[in-house]
Amino acid sequence: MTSDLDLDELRRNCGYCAIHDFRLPAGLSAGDLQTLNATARDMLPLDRGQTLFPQGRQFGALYVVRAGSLKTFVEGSEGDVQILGFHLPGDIMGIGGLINEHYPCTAQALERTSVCELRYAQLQEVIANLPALNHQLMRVISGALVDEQSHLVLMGKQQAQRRLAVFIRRMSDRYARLSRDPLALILPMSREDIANYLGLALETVSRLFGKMESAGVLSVNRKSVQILRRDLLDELCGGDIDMA
Amino acid sequence: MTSDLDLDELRRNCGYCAIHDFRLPAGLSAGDLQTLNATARDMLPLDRGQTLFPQGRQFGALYVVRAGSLKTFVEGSEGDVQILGFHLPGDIMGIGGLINEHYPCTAQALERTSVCELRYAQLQEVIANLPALNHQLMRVISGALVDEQSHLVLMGKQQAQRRLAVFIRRMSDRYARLSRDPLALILPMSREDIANYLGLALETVSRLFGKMESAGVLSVNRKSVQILRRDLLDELCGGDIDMA
DNA sequence: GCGCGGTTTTGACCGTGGTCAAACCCCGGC
DNA sequence: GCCGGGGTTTGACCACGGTCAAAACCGCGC
Repeated sequence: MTSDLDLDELRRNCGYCAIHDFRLPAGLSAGDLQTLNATARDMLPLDRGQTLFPQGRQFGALYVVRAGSLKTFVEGSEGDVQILGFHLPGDIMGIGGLINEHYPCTAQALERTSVCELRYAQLQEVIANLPALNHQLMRVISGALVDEQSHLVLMGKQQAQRRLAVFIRRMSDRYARLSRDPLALILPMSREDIANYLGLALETVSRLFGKMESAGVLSVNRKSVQILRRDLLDELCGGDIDMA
Repeated sequence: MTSDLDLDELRRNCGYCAIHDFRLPAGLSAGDLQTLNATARDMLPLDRGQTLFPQGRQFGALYVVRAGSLKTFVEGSEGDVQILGFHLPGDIMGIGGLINEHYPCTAQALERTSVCELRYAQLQEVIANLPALNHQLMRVISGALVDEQSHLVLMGKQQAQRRLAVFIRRMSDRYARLSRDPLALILPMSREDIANYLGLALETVSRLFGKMESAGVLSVNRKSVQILRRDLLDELCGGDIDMA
């Protein structure tokens, strides 16, 4: 029923995205994939700065990043912003909206970005007949939770330098999983975004980049970050527990 | 089939716990409840300091707090600890273990505590036949994620005083949901735990309690915290976005 | 090429909250 | 009752990183 060609086709759509980057242990059949794919819908690409969904909007769908990147953040009543995370291809977004029917944060593109949409109503129907997919979705959500917790540990009492070092190492690891060069990062977010995400001032981030550069760990040029000495970087990260 | 008496019985077991404190919108029938209840298993009560599950142990079950309280924390290789959360009756624990088959954190009782256990293998079977329960479980996990995010916002760039104020307000809200007096808190955790959880030094927490007491907001005596002026407390919390 | 705006870097200063240390208090055990 | 010890409070000092300000850099449009 499913030829090699069909599978190839699947590999280029969101169904495959989801499978691949949900970090699923290959629990789904080709047929499952097709069913999942039928519920996925491509969307118009977003330009830099455009929002995928704003904080407070009625929940309706999950999204999977196909290309590009986004940030999610919450905005306080006093206009203060806290960035919650950065999202690369394969990441799933919008899970927080499940709990009370509204997205708890805004998702905004950091560059030209395309995503595909999984209408939740449809997804529910599909899931009801596919226990494997159901379990995998659960795992993905659990993974998101654990990622948040890792970040929390970082924000707890870690030194500024360690925060940045861990941030870079995690980005490197994520790039590796995407088959990008893990030693030549092109960071899509601004210094201000990084600083906010890490709970630091942007000047501090800038200074630390400088410091790590003169220490020979990195070579930094605006958005481009080369990791020259992974061993030293690991040292700066210290006994960081990475739960993911 | 299900008399009033039976329902009363259910109200005293974990099935009801879960329903009630999962913040579910009454999507489950009495029959569903009974099925769920059949998978739940009471455990021996834990004494203060005993661990429910240690970081790294093979994942096998979710747990619902029935009475008492616990903390969850991760331990770094250098012996450093970060507390992730405090868990009161009705809270579900162990979700993080789904992603990679191991609990990512330790859960330890803060006082004499009883929980009940939902073996995940059994739960999965039950879920497969109960879409409503499945959806609710998803919502619970989503809620846990959003709670983590709220905490992240707090740890981001908020002043020490605001952190403590928000912490107390959240505890008050949780007590209210448990039908406890929301203005007379008995906190089961130590100052050190609070400080660690909030990313502060325990001396700072102690000082802030003192400060809020002389400001007439609270009356503090060891583990007992009375909220005297909820309006002032709210003021200290500022434009805190509570996503839950 | 030139000039403008946004981002990043660098510098000087300062404040919040951390660290170290001692006193204190409460509760339990003997 | 008395003593002992963990948890908590209070005090003095200090450092990390934040804030304010200005300069430098870079990309982009005209």
